[in-house]
Amino acid sequence: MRTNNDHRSGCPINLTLEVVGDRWSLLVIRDMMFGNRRHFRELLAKSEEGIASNILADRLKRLFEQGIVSRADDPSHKQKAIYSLTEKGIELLPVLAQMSNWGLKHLPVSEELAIRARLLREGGPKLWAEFMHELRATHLGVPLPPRRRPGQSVAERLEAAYAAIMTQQPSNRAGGEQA
Amino acid sequence: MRTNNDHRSGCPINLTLEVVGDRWSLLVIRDMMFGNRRHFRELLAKSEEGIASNILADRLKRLFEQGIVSRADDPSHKQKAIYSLTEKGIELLPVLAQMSNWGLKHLPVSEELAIRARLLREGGPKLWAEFMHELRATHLGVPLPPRRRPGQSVAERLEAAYAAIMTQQPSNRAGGEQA
DNA sequence: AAAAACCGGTTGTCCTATGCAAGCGGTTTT
DNA sequence: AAAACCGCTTGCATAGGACAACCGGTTTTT
Repeated sequence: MRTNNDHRSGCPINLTLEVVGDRWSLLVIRDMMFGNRRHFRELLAKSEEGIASNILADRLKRLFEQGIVSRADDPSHKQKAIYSLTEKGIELLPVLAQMSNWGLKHLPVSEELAIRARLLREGGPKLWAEFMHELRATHLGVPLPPRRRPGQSVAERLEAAYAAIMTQQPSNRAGGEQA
Repeated sequence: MRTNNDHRSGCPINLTLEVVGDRWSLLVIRDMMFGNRRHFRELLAKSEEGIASNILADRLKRLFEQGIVSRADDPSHKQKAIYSLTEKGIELLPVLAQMSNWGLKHLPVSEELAIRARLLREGGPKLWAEFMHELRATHLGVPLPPRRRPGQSVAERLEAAYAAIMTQQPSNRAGGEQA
């Protein structure tokens, strides 16, 4: 059933849209990537957009079937499942980064969330690659490469930037900015 | 109504998904970009995936309202409308390019469509920028920059690559390839 | 030991979005 | 004068998403 060739077309963009071209899949992946949400309830409750539990369950199942996330039992809790990104999932980062860039420039992004988008934009593909290495460490258990890193990890820098703005007044919205 | 702030969240990725996060919008944009489809019937009939006319009409309306495409009367035909990409629309190219990359690597892309994806991948952001300049010329009427170009335009190269493979046997499908 | 909270989901219901085929009034081509 | 073409619209059936309530089991708190 799943291995059927019932695709609308063999175009790479279309095939990608058939997998993640809906309103929720990429948000789940975003939360796993940038928010390090690894449990069902975490993804459910801390979702900025308020995903419904049946939708989340369905998306996790589909992403699992597509080999984009993996699922493992949490040894510390018999009922807990740990969701991880696979290499295939990690490699969606450039797609998310470009969407983030475009949204930052053209849509009314809230200030507290814009800061991370700017960091990602300024860092460019080099920063993305560094972050992907970190994701391979946290999600795949791959040891980090030698890394002659100047300071914190990318994850820490993103977190710090977000925390910094959140100490100030919340919900300061801005329109799309010009590069 | 349309200017309401009724967004699920101010996250740039979410906002982008609210605009183009469905199964058709980006395909319409893709066809306008890479296929130079500018008329309704063209987008309808030459759609690789077979979009329905009501969906196409709805998407064009929404993309117009979002400022991603513009609409003009065709002087040669009273009933014809010419759809063009705006700057905002043209700047979706990097998003499409990354999706193309990801699909090429991880999904069963058909060989005849893979060739263009590879060209886009090999060219990288530099080629994307060049193509975006061409799009500004054809869609916005902006004259092309000086351009010290080595050979054909990007559009011509993409077209030539596609034509080359289409002279051979059709529907030769391949699985995802490794970078 | 009992109660409460938490675990990953499932079920049912309602509503919207999508898919499909047919058709519309008008314009242009044959 | 007929046929083809123009950008859509309409009606209908199905698929997907939103919402709330709930499930059996596990762990933590009292």
